[in-house]
Amino acid sequence: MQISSRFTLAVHICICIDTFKDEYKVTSDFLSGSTNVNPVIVRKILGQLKSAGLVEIARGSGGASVAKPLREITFLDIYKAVECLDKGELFHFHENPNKKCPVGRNIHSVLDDKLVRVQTAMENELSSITLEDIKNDLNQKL
Amino acid sequence: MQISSRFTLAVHICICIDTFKDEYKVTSDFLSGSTNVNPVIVRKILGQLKSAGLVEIARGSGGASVAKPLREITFLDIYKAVECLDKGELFHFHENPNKKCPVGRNIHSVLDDKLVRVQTAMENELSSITLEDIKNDLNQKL
DNA sequence: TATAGTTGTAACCTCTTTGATTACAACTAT
DNA sequence: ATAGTTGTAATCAAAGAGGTTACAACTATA
Repeated sequence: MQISSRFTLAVHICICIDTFKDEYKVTSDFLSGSTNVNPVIVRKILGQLKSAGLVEIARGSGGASVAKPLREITFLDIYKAVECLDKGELFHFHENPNKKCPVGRNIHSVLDDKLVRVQTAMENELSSITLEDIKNDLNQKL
Repeated sequence: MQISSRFTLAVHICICIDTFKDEYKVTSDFLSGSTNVNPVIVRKILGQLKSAGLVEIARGSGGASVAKPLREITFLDIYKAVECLDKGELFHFHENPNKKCPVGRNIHSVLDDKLVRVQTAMENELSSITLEDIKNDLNQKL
């Protein structure tokens, strides 16, 4: 299964908030316009980003802002904020290997550290990329 | 979304086939017993592993065998055999960013190389682990 | 203070994927 | 000829992704 589009969406949202912070009040409707994603979905993502301390949201008057310098927000921060992994694990293990079988009895403990290695490799790369990198690359294009 | 249990299941299956190759005819029913997964699902996974050239299956008489030395089969081989990723991409991009918005117009091209970096980091780690590693660790436990 | 624009959230919908299950034709060693 | 297997289709339930409508709660401001 692919990683859900909530991730790229969340990055898009953060970059948008920062890019237009001086020109517009960046509301869920505004972000819905840029992303072409339903405003309720945008608000859900914003809520998750807020819970992770990455953005701030003004109730009532409306509008979102980024909560820290872009260089301090990594892809991993965003990934963990919006991607719901069961127990934080990237790999879903088949539930009930047969304990009466020598392979079934041990497969979980034998595989676990390898799966962690793979997940860690991915998360390390995610944490090496910041929103500032994205903003810089975007500015190049503009 | 987590990576489906088909992956750990496929690894379990391969290790089982190799472990019991001299003692039993390893059929989908046998593997179903060790994994606690429905035999039709096992046959489906076996079919994917066969298409990838990782196992051989005897029609009629029944029984599966591993098609090459364990050290030549990596986690990446198995991952690619059983995990169905749209266009082989780990990340699902939100479909229609607004082209009239400077962010929406460029977000895809700005993010793409970063997403590839993450996917590559993960695949590199997957390709560094072989079924022989697993077999060795399992033998330690037995 | 009344209002208008927002946010937060619940409820419901559709689509897709996963995994289970039943059923059965095709195959092959014996 | 038979018994045990494989390959595959059809159907099912459960879960997750996204979309959509609706509305109460909130707050800046007129």
